[in-house]
Amino acid sequence: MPEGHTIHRLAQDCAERFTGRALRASSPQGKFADGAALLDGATLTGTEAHGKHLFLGFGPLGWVHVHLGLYGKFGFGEGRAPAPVGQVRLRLATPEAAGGRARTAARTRTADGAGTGGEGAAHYADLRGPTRCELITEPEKQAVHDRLGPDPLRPASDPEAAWARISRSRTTVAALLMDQKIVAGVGNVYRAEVLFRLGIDPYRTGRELTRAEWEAIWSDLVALMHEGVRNNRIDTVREEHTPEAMGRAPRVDDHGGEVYVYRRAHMPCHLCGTPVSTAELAARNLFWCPCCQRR
DNA sequence: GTGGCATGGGAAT
DNA sequence: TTCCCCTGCCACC
Repeated sequence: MPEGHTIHRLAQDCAERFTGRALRASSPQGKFADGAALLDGATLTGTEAHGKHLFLGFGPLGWVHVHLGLYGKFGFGEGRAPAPVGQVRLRLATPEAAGGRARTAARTRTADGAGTGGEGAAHYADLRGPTRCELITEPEKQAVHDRLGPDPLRPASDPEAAWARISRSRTTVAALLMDQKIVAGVGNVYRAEVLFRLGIDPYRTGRELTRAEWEAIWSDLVALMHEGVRNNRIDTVREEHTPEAMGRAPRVDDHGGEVYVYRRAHMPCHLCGTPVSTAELAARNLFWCPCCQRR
């Protein structure tokens, strides 16, 4: 669910299905009715993700800015779209899925571009429960980028910008990693797991971290989060620590991925057997192994 | 059926 | 810091 990898995957999935196609847009419950009316018939020109923010580009109409928050979901379907179930803030559909042609040719803003999803393929996507779904201008989009830190999933990201702030901070590294102004896209799972993987005590302050430790955190995040986009879930356990390799029972819960400490409070650490610790930090639950994370 | 909890974040205090 | 948004899943009536 929604840490940065989810959003980057959504940007890819939307682009594959919808780029270059004139789409039907609707807001069945009316919470985004004005925006959907403007978008109906427009062509998706591109998608982008920065941290947990998703941007769907519609040429001169601007961008749909989506933030899933804690509950939001983007669900895809193929074929003829059924009547929406529950609260659907925004539905995007190809004409084939919507059961009709795009409203007017005049709203089709790009002349080139058949979608990679294949001309005529029927796809739809339902957005429910987002914290944010709004139509914004290019400058407004830029303002969102400006208040976000470097994102391990964006190729042009500069980890130096994060280090400049971290290395001066008296805040704990656990809190710094969750601060989207400092690093964009890391959520509660990745923060707990990356600190475990590097053996770093989550209560160390930013200024106590060495540059080498920060570089290790960043490169581990880049690798873990790319893996997350690829698999569409968070797996952080190294090959030698998988259930198969260690002969332990696989994890069963709603996330699916294998992790070291996230939501494993009081359970034995996979590496040393010490009960995993938990504490509330900045209104979120932190998990760590007090034995393995002493650096 | 009910209540608690969750990978987030912004506004209010 | 606390509240609120408002979805889905689970444990526990």
